[in-house]
Amino acid sequence: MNDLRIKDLSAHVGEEVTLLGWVYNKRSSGKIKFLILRDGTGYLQCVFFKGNLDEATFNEAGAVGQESTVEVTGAVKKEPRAPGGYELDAKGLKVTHATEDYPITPKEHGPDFLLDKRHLWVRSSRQVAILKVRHRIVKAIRDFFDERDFSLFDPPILTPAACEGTSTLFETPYFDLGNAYLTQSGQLYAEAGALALGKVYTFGPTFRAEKSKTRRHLTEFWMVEPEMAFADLNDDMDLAEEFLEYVVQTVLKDCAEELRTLERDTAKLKNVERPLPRISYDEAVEILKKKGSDFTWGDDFGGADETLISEEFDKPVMVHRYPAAIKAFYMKRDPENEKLALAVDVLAPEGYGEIIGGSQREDDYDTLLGRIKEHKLPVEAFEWYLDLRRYGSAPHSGFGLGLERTVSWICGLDHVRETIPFPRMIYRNTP
RNA sequence: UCCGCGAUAGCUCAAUGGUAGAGCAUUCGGCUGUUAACCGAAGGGUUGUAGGUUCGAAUCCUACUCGCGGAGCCA
Repeated sequence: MNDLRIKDLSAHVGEEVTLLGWVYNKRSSGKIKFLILRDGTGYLQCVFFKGNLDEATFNEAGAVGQESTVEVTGAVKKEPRAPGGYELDAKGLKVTHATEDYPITPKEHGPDFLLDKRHLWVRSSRQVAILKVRHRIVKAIRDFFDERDFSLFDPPILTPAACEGTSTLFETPYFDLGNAYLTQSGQLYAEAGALALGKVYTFGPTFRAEKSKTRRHLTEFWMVEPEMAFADLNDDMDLAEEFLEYVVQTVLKDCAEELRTLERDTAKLKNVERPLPRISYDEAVEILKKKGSDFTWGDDFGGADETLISEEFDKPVMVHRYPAAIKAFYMKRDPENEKLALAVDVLAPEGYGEIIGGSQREDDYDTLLGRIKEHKLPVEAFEWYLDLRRYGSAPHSGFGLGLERTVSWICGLDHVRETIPFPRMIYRNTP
């Protein structure tokens, strides 16, 4: 195996090297041919001069098709005219797999065509950049929690019933036990983890069978959900803002090249530093009214409302204390106003909408039992969850962050479908 | 489920009732520094499906299929 990669070439100027990769694009001009090689770590312009080569090699450099697999040998040169600043003065070319008629040409394509060819689309430079940013975000998320004594606590993906009782779930037969459902959230299980290990986080795929057809929705998406014992809503918000700052600043530091490829305006990301603004639901409603919206108190914010609110700030904004009626049954009520839930949503700037939803959880047994009954949920299915309030109950809080929405925001994309290798949407489950 | 928009060459699109076109891709030719290179030529079509109106339909009408955006729901 040849371990030399394009990203490391700056340390090999003047040396003759052999690189393995694929033909990304090529251009020719009479007695000189340019072949752009990609290997997953970068792009390298390989120059074939007719005078320096035997005729067969020169002709082959012109004939080789896009995405052919090749070995190129030549001397590394610093060259300001080349993309990336370095190029290869090619001496030899070995085509190990000749590709013809590669469907994704270096011109515009529509999203439907590209999604049909998603297994090939992931080779293009934009997609490579997005998926590298995704990887870095995932690592930053893990590092953040690992460094703060959170333990990874994996919840089940097959569950016996709806976690929150509202969403439509994917259903699958489960032996003699009736039906199982694909999880829509690991949170309830994370609460069990927090009361066992103190601080935990779940990180895995979740599923929603809602027929949502928007640029912010997938049916299968990844979510990270930290949960802390002995933490109230303020502690939860402290964690959320430190977390967002860490993730965004880490990506800015480590993914500058990728963000440049994506032409992301990073000025707006640099603002993501503590403290993040905290406003109450009431204050958010005031903002909407001031801007001429006919929003009525008690409703949940729609996508357009979220954009109006977030426009008031140059960084993510935390909106807390929502009407309890529009929030989940497990959220603790505000002791100062029983109509409000101790919930917080974080709205990303630039119209990216809700990226975090969290709350302090109801920790009183009788109150929680009452809520389950009010919501007409099957009490027996929640007996284990009620046990967490029977035995060693404690104030606890947490939140969930949607990975794809976060990647979409940080990369400045117009649709979450590009943030995951193989997106699952209401009318698409292939390739 | 509801509302709006769309489907024409491999891809992106033009052609508003009168001979179906361009750019890219492919093939061939030209060019010694290209940056989605450029210049010239060639091949490439049951206009999503089914029916209707008309002398004549890509174009007008009806139904269906598929896709896109949004609402609801949510991350």
